[in-house]
Amino acid sequence: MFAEQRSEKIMEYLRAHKSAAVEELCRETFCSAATVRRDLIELERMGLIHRRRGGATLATERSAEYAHSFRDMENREGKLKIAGLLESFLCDGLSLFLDPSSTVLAACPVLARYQNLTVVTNGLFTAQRLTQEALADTFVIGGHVKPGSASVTGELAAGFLEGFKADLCLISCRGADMDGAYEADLQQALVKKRMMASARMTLLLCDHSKLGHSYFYRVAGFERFEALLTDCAPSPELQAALAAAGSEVLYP
Amino acid sequence: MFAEQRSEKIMEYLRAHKSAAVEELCRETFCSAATVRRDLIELERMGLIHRRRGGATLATERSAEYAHSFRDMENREGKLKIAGLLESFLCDGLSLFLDPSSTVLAACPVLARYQNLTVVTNGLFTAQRLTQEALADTFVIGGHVKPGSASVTGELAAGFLEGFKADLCLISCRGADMDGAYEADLQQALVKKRMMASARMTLLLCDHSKLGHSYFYRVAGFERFEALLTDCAPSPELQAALAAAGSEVLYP
DNA sequence: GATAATATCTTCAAAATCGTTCAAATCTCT
DNA sequence: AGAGATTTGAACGATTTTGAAGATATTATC
Repeated sequence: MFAEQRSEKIMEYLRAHKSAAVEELCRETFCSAATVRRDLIELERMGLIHRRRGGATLATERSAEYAHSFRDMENREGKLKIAGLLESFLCDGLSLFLDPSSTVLAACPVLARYQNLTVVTNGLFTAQRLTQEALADTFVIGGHVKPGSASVTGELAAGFLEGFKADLCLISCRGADMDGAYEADLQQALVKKRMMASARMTLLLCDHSKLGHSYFYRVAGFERFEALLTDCAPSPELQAALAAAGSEVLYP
Repeated sequence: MFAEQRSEKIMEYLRAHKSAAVEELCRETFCSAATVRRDLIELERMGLIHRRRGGATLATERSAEYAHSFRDMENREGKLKIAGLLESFLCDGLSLFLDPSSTVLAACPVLARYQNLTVVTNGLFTAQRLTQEALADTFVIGGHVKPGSASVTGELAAGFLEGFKADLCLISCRGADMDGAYEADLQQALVKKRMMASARMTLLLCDHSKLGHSYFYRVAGFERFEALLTDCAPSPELQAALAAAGSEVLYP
């Protein structure tokens, strides 16, 4: 067996198992620990693996870190469908406000198809995702970080937005009924309202599980939204309310 | 099975059961209680679990991503040693500025031992870590996110700091020689300088690999630092320079 | 509040792993 | 086929990790 084949075999094994002990790899490749270690040193130099005492682990691709926040997402399928609906509103050079919701986070990958986008967001995950993948020139809103939510909220955050003006604002909400969109957290709502006020156009991204539920604070009525993007057809009453407010409804 | 795989097995078990006794984990991993405990200590330092008497419980889901950046960190051992040196400077109720460096990020777990801390940071990872584990009341600095670094920098960020005043500022640097601490990125340096200017006291956290190297922009001379915290004894020349500037040097 | 029971921490010797060196085996090129 | 280069496996000292035992700390019980 050539050295190259052996390295490939090691990589194959690692890709399948994520990590492997030196001893395991000896059995797998029918050669000595010294040889396996030399191969591992090479592979590490190439940046394909990380060597640890006792064995090695597959090097983490950048995007793998975000796999987690995606994998654990509620109704990911629905959110990806919603993301697909966004395309008709996007073009090169746009400036965007993005809220910190997972629905909007799931929409980030579609931004890759456009050039020279500028984004302002109060979502820490969203900011990281955008910059790590170089999807857009990104600004994060300063202010108080709401514990456990990775989002920046409150008066200070709303104030920070004063300097900015965007073409398009993408927000989700905690719930929506015939009278508009709701949030449970006032601080969060404050930022969203300010985003909407400073944006030329706002889209509401909202999967079906949110529809028909109202919460403590109403962020805005439908007349403030250009369109509602959702993953399956809303009830006829809701569609009527949206039509009355002059908003489009889009679903796959 | 080597250390990494064993830790992964423990995490798998914890993800399935939410919590586990040491004894359970011994059976699961075929090794002694001492080894399991050592692994648990390590996992706790990475922020993945909380240790309880008798075993451990899973920490918040999202911190798994933080752990990734922790695991692959350069010279993690050194950074943890530096974190240990911090204790003599901390107390309840403190307000802190934290920079976005991995060295400072590694120091976050020690904050868990204090109450009512307030933190202002321009590191997105740092902000997430602090809020996920409820280590401190956290504010994130608003401004431009430097691509690939998960840190907020530039004029806007420096300006945002104007409203804040902190008791203690923890910063790292790209390099340090006898004349002080350096950064390669001007935007980054700008924020650090502003942090230092608004803090009553500043500590420089810097592992040995940084010492003896200078970069494009000098952030500050040693007279501006209360102390240098590092992981092994600096060269005699550097120690002399620090002494001349009236700064302490701490190492394990 | 004192005592017993249990878990954790500390220390240390044994075991395992790693890097290095060197001779044997294999490959390459003439 | 044979000289030189490269790769491999074994041996050895250095380093790290492990498990056991005793000391210490924490919780439970009375």
